[in-house]
This record gives sequence, C-alpha cells and structure tokens, in this order.
Amino acid sequence: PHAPPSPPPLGHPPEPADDDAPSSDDLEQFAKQFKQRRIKLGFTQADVGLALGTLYGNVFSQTTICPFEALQLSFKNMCKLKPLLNKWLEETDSSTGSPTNLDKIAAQGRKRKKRTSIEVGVKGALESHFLKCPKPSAQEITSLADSLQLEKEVVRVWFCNRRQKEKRMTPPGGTLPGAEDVYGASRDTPPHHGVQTPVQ
DNA sequence: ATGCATGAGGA
DNA sequence: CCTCATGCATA
Repeated sequence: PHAPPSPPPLGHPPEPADDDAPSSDDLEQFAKQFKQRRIKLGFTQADVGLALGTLYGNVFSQTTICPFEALQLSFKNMCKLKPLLNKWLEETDSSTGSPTNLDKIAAQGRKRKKRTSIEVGVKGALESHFLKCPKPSAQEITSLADSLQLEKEVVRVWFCNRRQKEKRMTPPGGTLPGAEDVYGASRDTPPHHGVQTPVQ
C-alpha cells in the first residue's frame, strides 16, 4: 500500500503519454532544487553536462544546463532533460566517491561563422517588426535585411531565434518591471532568496 | 548568462 | 523554408 508520486492525471492535448507528464510547477520546483543542490555539491553547470555524458552517453554543455535551471527551455525540452538531471542528482549525492572520468570525443572540421553583433538600434527595429509580423516571408526578410544593412541570412536566423524565445517557459518581458514580490506584505523585509550563485 | 549559429527532421 | 534541441563564442 504505497502511494507513488501521483502522476498528473490531466493530460494536455499534445502530450505523448510516454513516460510522465510533469506539470510546469513540477519543472519549476525541480529546476530550483536542482540548482541549489548542484551548487551545494560543488559542481558547475559544465561539470553536470559532462557527467551526463559518462552516465548515459548524452553529453551536454554548460550552455544547455544553464537555461534549464532558469526555465528558459521549451516545455518539451524541460521534460526531456529533467529525468536525466534528476538521476545525476541522485547518483551524485548518494555516492561518496565514484570516480567519474570522461573523455571528450569531438572534432568537427567545419568552420563556424563568426557571430554577428547586431547593434542595439537595429535590434530595436527587428523587435518592432517582430511584433507586427513574427513570421515574415522570404521577400520581406530580404527587404528588411536590405534596409537594415544586414545579410538576409542573419535576419532570417534572428527571426527563428526570436520565435524560439516566445516558446520558452519563461517568455521575454515576463512580469512588468517593479513587481517582484508576491509573498505577503513586506516592503523592507524580503524573505531570503536562499542561495546566491557563487560566481562560476 | 545570453546572442547568434548549426544541423536534423518535417511538410 | 520552418521548428527544435543544442552549443560556441562572447558579454
């Protein structure tokens, strides 16, 4: 007679009932606890990504762990990574000393384009256009790129990335500036946030 | 922590 | 061409 961690009975439309269906709240709680424990154990985001590789064969970089902790991945992506990170957490904190080594295999010969730095003014212009038309046609992109003096490809990619941002769990422009406490009624006695990132 | 980029998969 | 997961390079 046990009561397992009750799986959310409610199912969203596009939710494959493969493993489990974590709720947004579950993910949020997990992400927070994960980060705290990770730090307490003395691991960096990069360490975790590497450990996942030795543990399951799926290596990840700091650039993926970070957005996870900040809930800045898509809902689906969060659900996919949660089990992995959860297992690492259990493994790591229940093992007193398991030798975790890893070899890095990688070597792609292709050259990567240098990251284009878009000026703030131009970014603002792109933002404006995005609000009016988040999905411009190829021709509009060409036109826009021309007027902003950017490569068409750069503009196209910018829109792709901008759209992805909209799909994150914590979309841009979240709560309006100036409102951050929903705790109770304290204006000068804020409840401790708990931990602080000890600069990595 | 985040901006721009890559590549696989899909209509 | 797009979406989506992911990361190098950079702020």
